[in-house]
Amino acid sequence: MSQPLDSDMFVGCASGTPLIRVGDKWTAKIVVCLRDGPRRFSELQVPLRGITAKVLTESLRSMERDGLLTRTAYAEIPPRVEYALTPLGRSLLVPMAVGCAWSREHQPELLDARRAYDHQTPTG
Amino acid sequence: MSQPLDSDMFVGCASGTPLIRVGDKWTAKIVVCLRDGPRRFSELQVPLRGITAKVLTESLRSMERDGLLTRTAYAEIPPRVEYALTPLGRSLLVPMAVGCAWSREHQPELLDARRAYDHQTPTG
DNA sequence: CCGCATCCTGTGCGATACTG
DNA sequence: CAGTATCGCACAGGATGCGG
Repeated sequence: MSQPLDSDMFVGCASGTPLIRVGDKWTAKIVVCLRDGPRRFSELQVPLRGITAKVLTESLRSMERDGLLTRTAYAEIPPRVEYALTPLGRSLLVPMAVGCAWSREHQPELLDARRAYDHQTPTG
Repeated sequence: MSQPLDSDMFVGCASGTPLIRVGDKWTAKIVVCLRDGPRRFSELQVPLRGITAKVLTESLRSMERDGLLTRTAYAEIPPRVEYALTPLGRSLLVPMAVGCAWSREHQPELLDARRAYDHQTPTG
């Protein structure tokens, strides 16, 4: 172990663009919201507490562009738009579940470490 | 399927604070760099192309605070500081590997979708 | 109901210069 | 070598108002 680190080790790495943009604030949650079937714009705003229409629109457009979901607009009065996961978007649930499992399992440990670190009396 | 979405569904969710801060630009890469053993500050700067001392310091401090790594300073001339993963930090490699696997497997699909989306002639 | 336009703010990140 | 201090930008995302 402990060979010198390769200066190119992250050059082509997929996380150059950070993990395909699942690391942002909303993408993962939107995937979860669509897990059980198509949802309307205003339906998504409910669990995504406090998200503004602008930001939700941006997130949905970006995910549509990446093939994670489809957007279907119905020419009705009042208008209705539905968003649904594609198979690609649905496949994201797998790595997300693993991440959540890690989080559930280790969060107490992490919080303890954080408390211990913050309680070091600086001039002890 | 398609029960109404619960407005509280993300309230206690671990990703309220975004997945314990692995979604940022550097944390995951630092974990990878430390996988094979302790590393010095300047060693880490090599593969982390272009990271400034300030940002690397901030990242390492934050990870130390969260119990992901340990910092050991040796009172020598010239100074030497080594960073090493804790078991908690090492455990992050598992979900990270799953995420990378997803990325490797689906990135072409995602890129195709993106190209298709971008090539829609707006005024067809 | 859906979503775009405009404006504004917080902050992650980078550049540069300096210290023990 | 391993940081700290200061400055500044870019960009995600929030507030508000208007349009189809």
